Amino acid sequence: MEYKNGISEATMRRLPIYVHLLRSYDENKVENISCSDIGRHLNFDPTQVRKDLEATGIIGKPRVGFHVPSLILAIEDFLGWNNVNDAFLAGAGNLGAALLGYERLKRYGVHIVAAFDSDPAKIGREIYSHPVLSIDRMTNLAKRMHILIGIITVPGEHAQKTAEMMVEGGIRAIWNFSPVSLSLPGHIIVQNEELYYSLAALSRKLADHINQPNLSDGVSKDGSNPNAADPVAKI
Amino acid sequence: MEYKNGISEATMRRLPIYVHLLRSYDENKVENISCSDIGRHLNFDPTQVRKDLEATGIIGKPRVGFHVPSLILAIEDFLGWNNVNDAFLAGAGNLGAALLGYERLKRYGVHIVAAFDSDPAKIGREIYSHPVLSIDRMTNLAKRMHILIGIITVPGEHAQKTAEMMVEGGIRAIWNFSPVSLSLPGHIIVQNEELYYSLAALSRKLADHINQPNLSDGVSKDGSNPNAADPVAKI
DNA sequence: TAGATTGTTAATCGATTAACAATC
DNA sequence: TAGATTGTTAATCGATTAACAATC
Repeated sequence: MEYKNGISEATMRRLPIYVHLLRSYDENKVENISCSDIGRHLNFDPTQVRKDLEATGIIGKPRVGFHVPSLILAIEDFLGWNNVNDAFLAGAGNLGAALLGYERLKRYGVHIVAAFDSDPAKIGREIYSHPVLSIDRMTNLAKRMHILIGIITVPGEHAQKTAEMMVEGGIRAIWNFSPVSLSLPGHIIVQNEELYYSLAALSRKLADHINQPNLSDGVSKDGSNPNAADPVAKI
Repeated sequence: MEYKNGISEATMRRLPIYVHLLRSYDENKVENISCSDIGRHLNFDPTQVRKDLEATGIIGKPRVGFHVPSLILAIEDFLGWNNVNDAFLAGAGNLGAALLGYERLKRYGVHIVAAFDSDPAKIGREIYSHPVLSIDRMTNLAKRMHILIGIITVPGEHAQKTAEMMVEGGIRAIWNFSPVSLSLPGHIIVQNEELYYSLAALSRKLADHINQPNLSDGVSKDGSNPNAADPVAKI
């Protein structure tokens, strides 16, 4: 079985974006779509779109474009979203609960079967119909159930230990929401969800925007900072 | 005031990673660090690190490297993290509460001053010492307090409306956690937090890994899928 | 001084974009 | 058929890497 190689990271980042767009076309009963259409909507070069789609192996029809449902399926298959994987979530705090409530995760190939916590007040409860079990049972259950994906939403100080328990239970891929970087064996796949980095990008863009407003939104160009104004207003 | 241009997106993504690493050096009282050290720890090319740091304008000492605290400060300044900005958060659900609990956000330039919700049961309460106010008051308060950053953690169906209220209140940058893409005036900065995309990447890597295990972890190469095994095990 | 590390210029590599022939 | 859109090859662009001189 020959496997795809040489697919760029950039392409991998764009493919999910196409799926997102295509689903909304599909919902509106659009049958076919051209690369130019996709490019126009996303502000991408149409040739780039074509190159990206080529990676999935799908072939389109000249003059017609791509059949929307087939295209969605082709990308999803390529991305491996159609093999839904069972996952364990460790840490049933606010963030954990938020993830447990996201029904859609299943559409992206992940089905959370249970949550784990060390807080006796939480153990035995259900959160959005997911059972919350004692963290002590996680390793054994992961082994027994052949769970491959672990989601870490515990506080930073417990993240490393939690990750090690997951690995011991046979988990192969970890989605890490804690702000610490995990030291794990090389064959474990780790996806760090660095909320901070993305926030960092936002505040940087804003700072730039304020300091250099070459836009027509009426902000003065002389360096006076509207940001600093009126600290008096109270809630 | 000349402003930095021509800084690549790639550099912008790496700078926060340097800060993260440098802080741990700083905590361990390391005084100076070289680009090679940084590169070794992060598996980056040392020349690339040097190029990235160059963007911030800092200059190092040959033979010695960079003074760690100064370097942290230089990057933070460049990224605009040191102008802490006040922010409003809309949607005090699980995810919103999780963000309200992240004390560290302030270290990345964002200080949440209030949360807003439409649920009367939540209004008037406090979450991690942040007041929860009626969503109806958001636009006016944003105007009065000159808030520039809005964080959206409301359900998808309310996201667009919420964003519009923010913009009306003078908010210039929106950190969007809802899974819908917002239609807003061009001068508004939007940072979409696409949890799904990153999850997508994880499950894709896992699928690849399982289908093509050219690693020494004992998984058979003939296509038999360990994933499918033992659906019998029960919690 | 000798040598490590910076700063900077040049070479390489890869991704994006452009051009165009093939096809329905 | 005519023309839009695919598929594919070539040109451009930009980022990464390598080389090396400057400096403490």
